[in-house]
Amino acid sequence: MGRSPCCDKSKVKRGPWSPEEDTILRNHIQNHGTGGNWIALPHKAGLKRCGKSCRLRWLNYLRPDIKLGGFTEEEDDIISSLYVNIGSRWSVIASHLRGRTDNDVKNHWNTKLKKKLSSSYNSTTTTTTTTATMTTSINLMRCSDPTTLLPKQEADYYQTIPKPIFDDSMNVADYQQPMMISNSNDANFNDNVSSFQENQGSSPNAFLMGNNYASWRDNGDGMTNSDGDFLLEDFDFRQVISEVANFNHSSQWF
DNA sequence: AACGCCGCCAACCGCCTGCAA
DNA sequence: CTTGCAGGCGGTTGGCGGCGT
Repeated sequence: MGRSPCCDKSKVKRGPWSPEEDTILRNHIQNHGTGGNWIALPHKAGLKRCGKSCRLRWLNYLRPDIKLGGFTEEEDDIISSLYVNIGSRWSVIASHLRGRTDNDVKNHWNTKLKKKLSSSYNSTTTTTTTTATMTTSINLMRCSDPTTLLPKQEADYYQTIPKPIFDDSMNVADYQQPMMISNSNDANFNDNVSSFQENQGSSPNAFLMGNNYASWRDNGDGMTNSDGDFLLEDFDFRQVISEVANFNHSSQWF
């Protein structure tokens, strides 16, 4: 036996909302709140709509703090990084973007970001790029099929791999802040980077912390530390990517 | 101008979860 | 502990507008 529907679909209006309906819903919520009961709200407000439909309309469109307009490069970066790490948990991803809804983020991913990231993976021929593109490329390095973005199951698998952390003071790079700028003035950090170099023969500019993230800064001209000093003026990000990918699959670093 | 295709996005559907009775 | 309900969530759909032919 299936679940009973939340409302009688033959008695409620469906489809696009009219400006009048928007006004009624907005005024009712602003004057009375939701009352903690979306199912009863349309009746109280005088709307012939399903409670779920009212909730969706309010959350995704009428809420006063909704951010309209296109997504910024920074938002794209956050979305793609989070997607690779936690999968299609749109509400969680949206919670990291002020004024964006899960529906917004989901639509943006499905219509634009997915294609954008796939194309950036297929064109790794430049030697300098933006941080967003570099993050994307690293994420896609983990895919067995380059045309397919990381599914949640695989993302979950990578979450189970032990992750190296340089020291407590640097353990601030988590999925909420994926593009941490490295603290290269930290003595421990420099020691660890040196150790990393000696053990692996790799560039000090690529490393991981907390949740699988490479940490660096790219101002478009090269990589810098947190003070803006150049670490490497002419780096090849493809090398960085491969180092990070190798590093990511190891649990024997420090 | 008419038509078809395609991308975007608002809205719906149905499952899952949490909670109260 | 079980049951039923409402909210929350992610997947999917369908209408609309822009664009090319």
